[in-house]
Order: sequence, then C-alpha cells, then structure tokens
Amino acid sequence: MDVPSSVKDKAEGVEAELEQLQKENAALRLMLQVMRNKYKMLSEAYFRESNSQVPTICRGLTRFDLCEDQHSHKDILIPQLQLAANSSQVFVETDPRDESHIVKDGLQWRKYGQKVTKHNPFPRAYFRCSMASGCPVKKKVQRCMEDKNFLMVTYEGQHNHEVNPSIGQSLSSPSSSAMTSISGFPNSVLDNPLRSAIDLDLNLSSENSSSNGNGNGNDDDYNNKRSMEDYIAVGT
DNA sequence: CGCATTTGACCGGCGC
DNA sequence: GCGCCGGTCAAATGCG
Repeated sequence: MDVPSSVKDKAEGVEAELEQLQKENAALRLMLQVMRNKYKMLSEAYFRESNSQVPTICRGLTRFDLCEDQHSHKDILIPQLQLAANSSQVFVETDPRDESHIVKDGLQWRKYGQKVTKHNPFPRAYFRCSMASGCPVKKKVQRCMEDKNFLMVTYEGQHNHEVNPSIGQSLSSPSSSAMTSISGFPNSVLDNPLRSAIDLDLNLSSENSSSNGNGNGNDDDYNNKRSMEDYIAVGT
C-alpha cells in the first residue's frame, strides 16, 4: 500500500509543526503560571498595604505580569508599572542539563557572581553588559523552578551604547527555541500590556511560518500551516 | 600574559 | 540589635 510522497511530506510537516506548537504551548503555560503566581503575590501585597496605607514598592514586577487583571486594578497598578519600567524578564528554553547560564541574546556579558537563592534550588548567575565600558545593564539568569527546561532571564537598566536592532531577533534564534518576553526589555517596544499579548500571538504565527526549513515555503506548506493555525484557533 | 570565570567573603536592606 | 537574604566584590583559578 503506497502512500504518495507528497502526502507523506505533508504529514511530516504537520508533525513537525505540531511538535513546535507543543513547545510553544508549554512556554505559554509556564508563563501563565508564573504570571498567576506573581499576580497573586501582588494582589496579596496590595491588599495588605492598602490596609496600612503604606505605598507598595513592586520592583521586579513587570507590565505584562500585571495585565491579566489590569481592568480591575488599573488605577492602582499604573504607578507600580512605571517603577519597573527599567526591568524586564524573559524565558529561554534550554537543555535542563545545561548549567552554563549562557543565553545567546546578541550582547556580551561578563559574569560577576553566582548565588543560590532561598526559594529556588538552582543557582542564580549575575552578569554585567561588557559591550561598552560603564554600561549599567545587568542581567540575572536562573533556571525556572516550575519548569527546568526554561531559564528566567531578568534584565535591569538601559544600555549606554548602540544596540544592534537585530539583537531582538536573535532572542528567538534556534539556540533558544522558545523565548518569550514578559515585558519592556529596553530594545523591545512593548508599550502596554495588551501589546505584549498581541506580539506574543503574532510571534507564534510568524515563527511557525519560518520555522519549517528555509523560510520559502511553497503553497502546500502554507496551506497546511494555515489549516493547522485555523484548527488551533477554532480549538481555543 | 591577559582576560573571563569561579567562589567565598563581605555589605546593605529588611523583618522580627 | 540580630539574623536572614540578595547582590556585589575581589582574590584565586582556568583557559586560549
């Protein structure tokens, strides 16, 4: 019983895409989980602080962390978001056995410390930007406790030098197969939480359309991708 | 030999 | 005041 090679190719293509989508789905689930945790912490902190009338400092919380329920807390969250405007967090999928803390984000970093923190058994590595002398940007890299396949990378500060615009693209290079920006990395234009969510969706589609081979897919591939996306869109 | 990394020591902020 | 914890420093070490 012969199966036409074109059908076989299609099936393989769909399988590959399915695998890719499953990876992305895992990344999104993880992100959602982290967001839930942070939102829970934030809301608890807010209700605690609002009782005592003491301003809440929410360093480390980012715009996208808060967008999930922004409509109900819009008024109180905005000042806190501005406090965190200089920091951002991304997730990078890596081999869980890889302990190098290396994230290929297109910048040069110099490691200056490593610590084991209380709530995460995995060591946290501290890096400084070494692309220009005196650049104040730092990043922290730590394996995500919820999913060992991901590194949590926290950037702080703004570069005092030119940053190649293509760096943003390198963030989702094959070496980091699922890199999901949580919020306002200085070189990514994420002006508001909703924009972040929209970008995320667009990335899913655009990554799919370029992830399968040379990026010059033929019409069949295109149709397969469309139907797969349509299928997923209907299913959600 | 120069530069990057490692790692224990140190410091400052915060809560009790 | 004390202890805990996260972040940084700096000497030792490794590597090209």
